[in-house]
Amino acid sequence: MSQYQAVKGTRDIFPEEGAQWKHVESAVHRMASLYGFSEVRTPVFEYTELFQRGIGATTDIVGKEMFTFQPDPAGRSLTLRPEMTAGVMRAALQRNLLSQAPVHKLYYISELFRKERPQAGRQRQFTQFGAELLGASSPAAVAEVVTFMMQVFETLGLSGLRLRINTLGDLEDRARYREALREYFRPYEAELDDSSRERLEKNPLRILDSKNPALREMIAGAPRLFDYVKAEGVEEFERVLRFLDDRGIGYDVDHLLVRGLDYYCHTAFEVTSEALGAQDAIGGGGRYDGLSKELGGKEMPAVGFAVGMERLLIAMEKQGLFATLNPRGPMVYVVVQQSELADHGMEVAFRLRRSGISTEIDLAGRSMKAQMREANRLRAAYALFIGQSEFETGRYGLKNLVTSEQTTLEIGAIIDILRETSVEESQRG
RNA sequence: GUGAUUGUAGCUCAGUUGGUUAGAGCGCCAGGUUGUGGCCCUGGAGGUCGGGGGUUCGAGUCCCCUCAUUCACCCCA
Repeated sequence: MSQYQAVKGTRDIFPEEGAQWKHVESAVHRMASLYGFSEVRTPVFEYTELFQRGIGATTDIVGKEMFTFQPDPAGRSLTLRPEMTAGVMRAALQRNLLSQAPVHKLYYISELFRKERPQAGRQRQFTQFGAELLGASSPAAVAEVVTFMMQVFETLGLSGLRLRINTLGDLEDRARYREALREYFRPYEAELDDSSRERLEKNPLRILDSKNPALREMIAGAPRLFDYVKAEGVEEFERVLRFLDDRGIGYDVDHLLVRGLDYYCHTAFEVTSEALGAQDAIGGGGRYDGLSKELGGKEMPAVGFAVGMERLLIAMEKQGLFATLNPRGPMVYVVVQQSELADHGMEVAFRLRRSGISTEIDLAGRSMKAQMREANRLRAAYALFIGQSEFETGRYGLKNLVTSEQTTLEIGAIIDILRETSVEESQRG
């Protein structure tokens, strides 16, 4: 083992797995363009206050999971982004996007950083793809975002998903509900676990999604957030549900679903996969109408979601969705008989490549047998032989490595054959 | 941050109550075929047994410390 290894919670992706990433990423890009979302890229780090403001100072992310550093002792504190929404919102406000057009639909595939203890489906550097719809958060806007997300899962062939959805009401609703919850739980204070007791003051809503079975009964008897949401909020929520019904998207209304980030309001949702372990949330999101103002901007309705790429990949692997993902080898492998012919081999290889034919050639001066083994390992479709006589006559041996048939042809004819095969292969997908 | 788990070859793993030069399969390299892959046969390279300390005549095996891994809690994607 080498002296150095990847930092805790980070990992390397080698070509085999890289093909899986590419497959998923291209599905995301394709779906984004179908739904009219454009890609946005923001810096990997931001001023620390942005996250403290945006995500909320009492959240776990800000409280204990951020990679924060200060490059200049006299300068400002910086933080590796632990999520994307705050940064995207900052960028939108900085550019004054909404003065250019009232609605913007953005998406991203980006790396994030959280200083948590790694476990299955959780790393310190991880990747999310997500969308932020800025300037609207109507039921139609919510449905647009949820549908986009669910359709990505669908095209990838993922099954065993569960979409849970809830409404958190507006700030006022939640303030009233928070008080009601405190009143409800206070008599039980002694029976609560440590973290729940702490939340009682800070953020009692989070007691609701505690996994502690001992609290289950107590939580079941708690007042419902839904009952504190104003009539218009309820009506909007019902319209969201109707939109989903119309699209044939199944969901469960879960009155206990409370998202961990402070900026969510009204509709919130989460998707879990039965193919995952304890960390089974594969995606989540909701409305965050208040975030813009929190960051010093104007009122701006907004709704978005984020999906964990690593978790998505794990779930897909578990369900065998990569089984058919065979990497295609080069069209042709140029084999030279002896090292004196290597230069000529390179010349032929470059000519083939210029003609649009994927070509490989030995760069290590290995024996012919080794070259052939390599061609086979790479799954090259053809081998092109260059020996002394071929060099002299300009007619090369072309061997089909699947059928083992071999012919002798001039380079022009070879290019024609290989090009035709390339076209057929790309049409097959 | 807490708990548990596991560290032996590139990978997956054997290694008996501590006892010779630490093994297998796969992979890799070479030869069998001095101009031709896959299958087969033969050979080869590759290991500070995670690291440090201790017990012992002797430690991959026992003890302590440490680092790392994995899973779970918390929370999230």
